This record gives sequence, C-alpha cells and structure tokens, in this order.
Amino acid sequence: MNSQETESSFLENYNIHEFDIPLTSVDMTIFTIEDDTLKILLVKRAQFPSKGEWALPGGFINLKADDTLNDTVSRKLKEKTGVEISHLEQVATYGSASRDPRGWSVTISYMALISNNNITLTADESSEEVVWLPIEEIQKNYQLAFDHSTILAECYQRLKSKVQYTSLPINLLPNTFTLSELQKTFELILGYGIEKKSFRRRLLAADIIAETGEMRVGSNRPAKLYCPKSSSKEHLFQRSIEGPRE
Amino acid sequence: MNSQETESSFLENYNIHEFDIPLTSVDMTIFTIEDDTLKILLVKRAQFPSKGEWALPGGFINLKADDTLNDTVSRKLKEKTGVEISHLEQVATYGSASRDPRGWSVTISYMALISNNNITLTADESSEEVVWLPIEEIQKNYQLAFDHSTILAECYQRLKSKVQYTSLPINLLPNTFTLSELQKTFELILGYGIEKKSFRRRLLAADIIAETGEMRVGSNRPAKLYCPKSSSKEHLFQRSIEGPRE
DNA sequence: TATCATAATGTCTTTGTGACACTAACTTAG
DNA sequence: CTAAGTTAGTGTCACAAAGACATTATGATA
Repeated sequence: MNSQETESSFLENYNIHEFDIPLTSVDMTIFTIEDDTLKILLVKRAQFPSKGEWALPGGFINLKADDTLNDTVSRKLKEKTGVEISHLEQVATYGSASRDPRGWSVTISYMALISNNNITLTADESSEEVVWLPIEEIQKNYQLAFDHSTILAECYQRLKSKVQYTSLPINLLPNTFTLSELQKTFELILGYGIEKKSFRRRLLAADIIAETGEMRVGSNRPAKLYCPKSSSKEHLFQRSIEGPRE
Repeated sequence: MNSQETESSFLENYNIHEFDIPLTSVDMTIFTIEDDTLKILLVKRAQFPSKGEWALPGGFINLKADDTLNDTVSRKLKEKTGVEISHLEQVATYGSASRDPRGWSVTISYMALISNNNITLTADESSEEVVWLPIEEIQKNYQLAFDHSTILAECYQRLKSKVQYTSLPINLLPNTFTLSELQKTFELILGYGIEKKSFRRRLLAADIIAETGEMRVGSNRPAKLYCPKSSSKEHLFQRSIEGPRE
C-alpha cells in the first residue's frame, strides 16, 4: 500500500477471492392454513449435501440476478409457490463453521405468510418434492437438514408472539373473510381460545377491517364478510391478547 | 456428477471459490449513557473504502478464529471496548450489490447495551478514532459510511420500541441503581416523561429488581438502591408504557 | 312452525394505568 | 435549632380496555 492510494485505485486492485468468506444463503419458513391446520412448506433436497432430507426452501444469493437480499427471497418464493406473498419478514441470521458441511456459512431466515388458494407447488432441480406439512408434526417427527429445525422453531416462535399483539393472521386468510374465521385463525396459532366479544372490540377499535357488504351463507345465520383495510396487515394492538383467566 | 456420488465424495470435490459469494460482515450499534445523554460508539475509518468517514464498528468474519457469528461479534466488541456487554441482540441483515463498493455484500447488524463505567476505548489498525457520540447529533449532522445511517436508525428504532414493553434499559445502568435513575433512563429513550407511581407499580408487579439494602445518599432524601434479578434483563411487561394523556 | 347452530351484541366485573395529592427523609441557609 | 427546599416514596380515585357470560338475531332444516 502506498500513500498515493485513492479509493478508486484501491478498488481496482481489490480481489474478493483473496479472502476466505462464508457461503451465504436465505431460508424461508412459509406459513399457510389448510384444513384448519397451520402448515409450512418443506422441500426434499435433490442434491448434496443432505440429499433426500427435508429442508426449508431457500438457496444461495445469485450475485448476477439479485440486486438485494429481497430480490433473492422473492425469486426463491416465486420458484416454489408462484404466488404473491402477503407478508414477508426477516427473522434472524445464523452463521457458523459447522452448520453446513461445505464450510463456514451464513443463512438469513425469513418468515412468509400466504393465503392458501390452492397453490400449485412446483419442484425444481434442487428439490424432488415440495409439500405443505403441519408444523406441529414437523416439530414432533421430522429431523430437518442443517440447522433448519432451529430456524423453523424461531420463525414459529416469532409468529406466535406477534399474533399476541398484531393483526398478522389476516395475511393467512383470503381477501374476504368472516370474523369467526379470523378468530379461529388467531386461536389456531395461539393454541388457546379467546373471547369473541373482546376480540371483536379490539378489531373495531383498531379500525383495520371493513365490511364488504356481502355475506357468507351457510347452514346457519349468515356472517358478514370483511376485507382488510390498507393499514391492517401488521397493525399493533394496544394490549396483547390474554388467554382465559383461571 | 455420477450416480456413485456420496455425500463425502461430493464434499471432497467441493470448492467454495468456484462460486460468486458476497462479502459478509457484522456491524454493531453500541449504546451507552453518558452525561444524561444516549450515545453510541463510532469509529473513524483508517482504511479504504470510505477512509476517513465515520462508521459503526464492525468487520469481517474471521473464518479461522470464529466458530459462530457470536464469536465474531464478541471479538469485535472486545477489540473496541474491552468490556463485558450487558445485552446483545441481533437486529437485521442487509445485503445488496451496491451497499459496499467492493461488491455484493451482506452485513448483520447487532445492538449492544453497556453501562458506562469509564470504559477506555481502543483504536486499532482499522480505525483512527473511537468515540462516544450522542445519537441525536449523529442522526442530525453526521453522514455515515456505507448504509450505516440506515442500520443505526433501525437499531435505534428497535431500542425505542423495546423500551415500551421490556425492561431493557436496566442494561444501560450499573449493577445498582435507584428507581429514579432507572426511570430517567426510560424517559431518555422514550423521549417523554412517565408517571412515577405507574412506573414503580410495573416494576413491582414484574418482580425483576431487588433492594440491595444500601442507600444512595445525596443532598436530599436518600434513595434505596436496587439491583436486577436474574430474569430482569429483558422482562416483557404486560402492557406497554403510555405517554401522558391529552 | 319449532328446533338448532352460529352470528352478533349488551353489560357487569376485573385489572392495570394515569393523574395527582400527600407524606417522608435528608441537607442547607439563617 | 428551626424552617425551607428538594427529592424519595405512597395512597387513592377515575378511567380505559379486557374477560366473562348472558341475551338477542337470523338463517337452514326437519
């Protein structure tokens, strides 16, 4: 290095491959609701390492194709689901020498919520199979590749805690829904029942949904259909939802 | 690729340098309180790129020295402050082709809280100067290197929102403190005054601090000294702190 | 037309917070 | 020695929002 060096001359001589740098990827926990069950998307790996094992969808950053991390994630999401994501949120980043046998690696995890409109899942060269599986069953009976069980657990935890004080579950439903459907979604994630009246008071006070004027007709009293207002996708409630008192 | 390939033969032939991978670093927003002011640590860069500009402390992962991301962060923290960190939390990860002139890069940002016990800051080969600066002044009058202004803003935002519903500010104080000192710390970060009685009720209900039995003597009525209980470093309050009513 | 199931609302109780007045304890000025 | 001043700490009421639970509303179906 000489004293005549400028920023541009420095950059001309800079070679990224001189250094040991970690592999960097993104991984996604994509939630949806199917058959009154919270499910996430898993892929069966078609390539080494961990070939044949179940894993979260994800992949390496493509330095040519992607301008930002969000581009990487959007590209991967489109590859698997081909569908518009309702909510996308970065959760955490994991890095260590041992989490991937190929070497020091870093992965950035994302949580995505989509409404299940009979999406057609598409496998590609990196995955033999792409399926929705109930999250509770994965946590009980599946051993995921790499540290994906940990990543999954942290994303699920994030979802569960955000459900206590935000309107996030709206992103798991279609564009119109009844209040009972919305409440059921909250309860599914929280793991306990909540009071109908309090729940509706919260929604009303938050002013985040609007009546569509239409009704959902079933074999009982029809229910009003609602749609989210623009601000509703992640509204923070003033207090968090409490479970039943003892 | 042949059909005889196994996981171990795959790994033998795997060369990380065949691929374009991004540079990966960590950056830290280290908060402390000095002279009743919230300050963070900045370094003046001694090397290209952005030589001479102010930046958040941080650096690249050392694949030989670090086993995990936390090792990288701990190492960097020790280099600059030489001090035990009270609270450390990953905040967000930024990646893009343009954020660093050396090429596609990813940085993982951390927020750290430490109590200011007259720490001696130490510069090293990568930084000419290491100083505590008031965060408000940085945001007004400083243009930081790379996207560090954005990273700083997001860490500050994280701190401010967590102060509303957790006991995080305890980590900015020494091991013993009075309730008034603690309240002042909350108010400093929140940016508004809070009610003494409600504040104390919350702390009592949370059961996160204990009387030491000692008193702080000044030129007025002496105040009881408290110390944190083990669970107190990030206790979640049942409701968030509200500002004054209109 | 009666029954049933779910939708929607009314209202009382409980809980925790903001407001604010009040008491307590110590230093300092005179 | 005493009164004034300042900060520490407590008592109490009003208010806001949530839980509990009863009640009414509205459709399908037998």
